[in-house]
Amino acid sequence: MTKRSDMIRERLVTVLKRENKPLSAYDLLESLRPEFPKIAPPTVYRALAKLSDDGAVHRIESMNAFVACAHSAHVETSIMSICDACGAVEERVAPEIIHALSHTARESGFETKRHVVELHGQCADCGSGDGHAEI
Amino acid sequence: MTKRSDMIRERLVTVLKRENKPLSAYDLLESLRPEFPKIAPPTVYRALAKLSDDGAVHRIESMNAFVACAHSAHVETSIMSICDACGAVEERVAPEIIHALSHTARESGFETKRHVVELHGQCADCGSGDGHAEI
DNA sequence: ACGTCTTGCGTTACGTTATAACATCTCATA
DNA sequence: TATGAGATGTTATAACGTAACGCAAGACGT
Repeated sequence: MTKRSDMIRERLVTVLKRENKPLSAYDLLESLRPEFPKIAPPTVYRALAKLSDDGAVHRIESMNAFVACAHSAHVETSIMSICDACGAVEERVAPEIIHALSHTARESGFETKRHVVELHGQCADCGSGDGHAEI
Repeated sequence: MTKRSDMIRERLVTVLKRENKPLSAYDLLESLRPEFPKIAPPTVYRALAKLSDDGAVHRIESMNAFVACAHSAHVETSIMSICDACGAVEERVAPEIIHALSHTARESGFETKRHVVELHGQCADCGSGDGHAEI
């Protein structure tokens, strides 16, 4: 039936993929306004929650922002490397490190349900050139 | 000279240590109001920024909240285990895992400056008893 | 078909988190 | 004392997030 909410989710992913950097819920709200003039925050947050559940987008906790999943949607934890100079995010999976985290926590009886692993620094492009973004 | 800002920082650490769980900047603001009736958000945020720089408190990015450093203040990255049932936070250091994270990022030329590593789940107390907090 | 129940979605309104910008104070130094 | 730099206080507002309510569309028994 192609509901409005389906279109909104689709649009969100499109925008996130095109921008390829973290966008806040309100950035996304604005980017959808031309197509959906009356859209309100809860609609965007609900769409993001579903996409996030499905693994199609990931939330960057340390930025209160969202990125498109760089792989096909998945549920394993990603390690996010965020370039503070140019904003680019690289998403990697390294199951053995995630496992090591769970393991070390379990030593004190802690059962991990969700991992948040975010690295801030400088990407190859920004680092090599001496600290400035150079697109 | 014991400036007001020194007293505020001291008080913040005291409150955080006493509560031993993540508190938002506004929770902290309220807890300081009896002693500092006219205190405003920027004052609290500035105090927290300094304490955070000094390693005396840590910010939990995934909760927008702050905890006292469980060790003596330090600068190495901690791994924070946050019990979603009772709110308790356990702070561990595991330099080899942090190093592995930096290392894996460096493989694509990313130079890590700051690590955010937060685990959500259930602590030993809440897990053993079958999923509910039991203080 | 008719009621009515549930579920999802839109919308309003508000709560929470964070900071920009400017005012004022304090202290060092001449 | 004058003055300038840096720290702190204050006002105002921006940015992020959600509770709660209401309506509409499909599901289901009769």
